[in-house]
Amino acid sequence: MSIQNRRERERAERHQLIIDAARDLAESEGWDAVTTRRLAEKVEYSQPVLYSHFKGKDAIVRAVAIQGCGDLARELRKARPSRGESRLRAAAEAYLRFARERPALYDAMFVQQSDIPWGTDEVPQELLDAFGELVAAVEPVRGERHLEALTEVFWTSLHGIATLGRGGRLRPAYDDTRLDLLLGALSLTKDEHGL
Amino acid sequence: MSIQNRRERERAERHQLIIDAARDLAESEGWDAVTTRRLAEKVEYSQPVLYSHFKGKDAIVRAVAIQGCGDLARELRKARPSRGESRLRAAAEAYLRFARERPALYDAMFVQQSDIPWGTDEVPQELLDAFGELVAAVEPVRGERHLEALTEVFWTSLHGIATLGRGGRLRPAYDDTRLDLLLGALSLTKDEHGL
DNA sequence: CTCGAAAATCTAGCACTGCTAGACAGGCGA
DNA sequence: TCGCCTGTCTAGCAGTGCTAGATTTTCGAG
Repeated sequence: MSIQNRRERERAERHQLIIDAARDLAESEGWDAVTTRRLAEKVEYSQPVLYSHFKGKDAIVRAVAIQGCGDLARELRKARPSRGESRLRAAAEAYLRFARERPALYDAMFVQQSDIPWGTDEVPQELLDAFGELVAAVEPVRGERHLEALTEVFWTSLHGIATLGRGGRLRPAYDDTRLDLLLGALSLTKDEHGL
Repeated sequence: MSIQNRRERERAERHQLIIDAARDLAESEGWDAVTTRRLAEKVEYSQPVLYSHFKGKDAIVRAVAIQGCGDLARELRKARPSRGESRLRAAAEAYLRFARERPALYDAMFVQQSDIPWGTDEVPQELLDAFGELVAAVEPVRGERHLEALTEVFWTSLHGIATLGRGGRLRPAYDDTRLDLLLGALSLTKDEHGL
């Protein structure tokens, strides 16, 4: 029984080892460098071992993506506004920083379309956590507006800035102005406040 | 001289034939189906012919993307607001329709990072045209705000909705509300109008 | 301690990818 | 008609994700 447990524990450790290795490789050399051969070499096992843990390469990327959602949720949670800064702005800056500093991870999460069950079905808890943080940041400026839909607007805008910004499709000179405009637009003006 | 011209003309036609074939294949079966072999078969030439026109597969995708920008510009140009509809809304709906109906083309343009020189360098005219249409749509609600930066906010928001929406990362039930909220936020409230 | 079944792992290979060197063809001017 | 040059093709390379079958390791029964 105990040895059975040890087996399972070792197996779980190796499972995580593979995910970590894939993420490290992707973050240091890009997803193109994450081949099953290089990954196998990195974890010091042969390729078929990878397939005993994951159905295929896609499944590995998916696992990395889901854990990445957890990372993002943590970053957002610990992003508290400094004096005079709105919570919305603190969240926006934390989100954009995450996307900027961990582009490969961000890609796996939100750019590459891997059929993670985001739909009603069985959304990973990590993503719900991250979205929940965004909801909390939006809530103060909500007014009478639909909270979740408004959060989706916030999220999609940040996502658009993050993905178009990288690759130089946006003018870096406008980075600050652009974010100011977005936050200003999403925030209610005074007369709408009690509406 | 004339036969030289004919040669060049035939070559240009074949150039376009390759681009069209790549786009058609991508739009009907996805970019994964666009292999150099299948593409060569479709244009009824051998693979090396492709490489005499384009430096590599990436260059072909890039050509498709640039022409796609032209298509988008045209769609936006002919999107005129119906009675009582704002120009901003007409543009937003046209943009989202384009992204929804031609996902593969949209991917080549704005999702896959292909080092198209968007940066100051030598941005393709087609993209400038498309952006110009967005600028024109934003102008009426500009107020005192920075026009180009505001247009970038508009664009990034639409892009975020388009890319996250596909793949089911957003709740389809909120589609209308979400767009309403975005347009409402970007539009000026009355008291800001003359500011 | 030894054996044999079962579990775990590896080797070697498939079909595919983007890409290219070298063989081959056709039309052109001399 | 010849030789050249441009254009095209055949065949192949190194790499990909993935897997069948051989091989090793593990571990309890005798």
